[in-house]
Amino acid sequence: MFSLDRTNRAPIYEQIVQMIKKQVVAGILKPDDQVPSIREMAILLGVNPNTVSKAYQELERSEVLYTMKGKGAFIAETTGKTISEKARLAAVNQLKEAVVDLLIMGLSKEEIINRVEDIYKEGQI
Amino acid sequence: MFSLDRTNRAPIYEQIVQMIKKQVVAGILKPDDQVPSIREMAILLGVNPNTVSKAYQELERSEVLYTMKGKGAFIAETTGKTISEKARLAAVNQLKEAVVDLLIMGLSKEEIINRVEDIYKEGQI
Amino acid sequence: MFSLDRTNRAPIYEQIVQMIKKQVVAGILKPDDQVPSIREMAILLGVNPNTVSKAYQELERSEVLYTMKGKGAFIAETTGKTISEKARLAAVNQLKEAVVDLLIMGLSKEEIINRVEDIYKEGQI
Amino acid sequence: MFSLDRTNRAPIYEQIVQMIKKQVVAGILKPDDQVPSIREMAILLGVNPNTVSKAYQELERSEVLYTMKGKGAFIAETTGKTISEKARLAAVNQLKEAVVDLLIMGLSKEEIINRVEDIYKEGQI
DNA sequence: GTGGTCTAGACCACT
DNA sequence: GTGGTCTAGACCACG
Repeated sequence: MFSLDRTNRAPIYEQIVQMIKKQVVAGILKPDDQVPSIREMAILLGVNPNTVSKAYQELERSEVLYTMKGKGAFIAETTGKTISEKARLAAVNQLKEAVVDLLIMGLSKEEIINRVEDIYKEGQI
Repeated sequence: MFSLDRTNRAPIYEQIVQMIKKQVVAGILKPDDQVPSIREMAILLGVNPNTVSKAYQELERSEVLYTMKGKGAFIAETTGKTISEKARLAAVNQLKEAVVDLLIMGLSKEEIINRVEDIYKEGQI
Repeated sequence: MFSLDRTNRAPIYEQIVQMIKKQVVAGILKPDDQVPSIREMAILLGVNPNTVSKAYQELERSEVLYTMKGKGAFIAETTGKTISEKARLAAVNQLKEAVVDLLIMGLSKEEIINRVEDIYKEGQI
Repeated sequence: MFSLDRTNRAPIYEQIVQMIKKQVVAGILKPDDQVPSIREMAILLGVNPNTVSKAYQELERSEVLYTMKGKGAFIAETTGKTISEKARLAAVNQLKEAVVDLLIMGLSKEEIINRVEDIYKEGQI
């Protein structure tokens, strides 16, 4: 449930961010669920607490979780109403890059859309 | 047609890679078309030739370009048959990240698929 | 009338301090009015009595409240003559920070002053 | 021009953020001006480079500056058009806190507005 | 040279 | 116990 790919070039803290986001989308983590404390997660993943802290702060900025000092970190409501234009653009750009890469590899539009459907279904299990 | 976003966090050489790929997908650059030489491109973009060189090397590795010593660099056939499993996985993972981000921002599956269609259409103009 | 934002980064005891101050400025709480006891307030807000205690201590230090042993806590006269230079400077600094932030966001001097008027009016209702 | 108040309870990185913002508002730092590199600023202020880095990253998030890897950090255009609702609200709330504090200390609305004018004028010198 | 990430370990404030 | 800040020092990627 909590694991990292140390061979991945993506920064560890980004992997943690992504890991939590996936679990939220998959419904494994629901609003107001408590996530492991920074120290716990650091031990679970075998990384420095500072690294987990950075991930949690980024998640708080993107309003995926909220923290209460002295209490811990919790999943936020995913109303998704306060998305900044900047964040939306960043995500769409990443989508564009991935789609261009897959098109250039010879995948058809339909195959890519199927991939999207697959990712969506994973989240619905 | 050739432009960079210097404020973008993505490394410049990655932006060049992405720029060429987009033009291939859009059909602006076709197989065996010659791309500007490293020096020309460096002047066009106002960057260090080393940076362009790095981009072309990456494009060669992903078989988007081939170079002929003393001749220049040319667009490769996009057969798409020699895609390394590693590259494919990387692209699919990036797709997954983007989709997860958009889902968490409250977009529906349909909206995301529409985005993919849009990106595809852009390439067909 | 008594509510906290648990997701707010500001410490809860500071939020309590601010809450009381606002009600004094708004005239809801008048000199010699009794405020809820530490225990009552803790139950009202669903927080630890220690947290309320810390807030009341800070309010006593800034002479917004006075406590009578065995009686409870009461609103002090707001003569405003015994303001410590330190406290005044702190408030002016906070004002400066907020104004700088708003200016950098593109608000004009007039818009900021309008905001101040709004805050003042809220207190007069 | 660059100095900190180590007795201040505000985190050092926030003080750096505020310092830069003030200089932008005051027109001392103009769009595309380069700010001292992280290492330089760290030496100037006598703090750890990580602390400066954190400040610069926060400034980048609020679009006060932009960084170019390998080049340095530069003041961004202050178009102020992409302000997130969240950031605006945070600044207005800070304004409200400061105004309430000053009102409770006995300052009149006019005196507070005079303060705002003073802060504005400082920026225009 | 630049900024970005990570570790180890310290101290503080809040609950 | 919790998260937040700071330091010292390391290594990497970019230009």
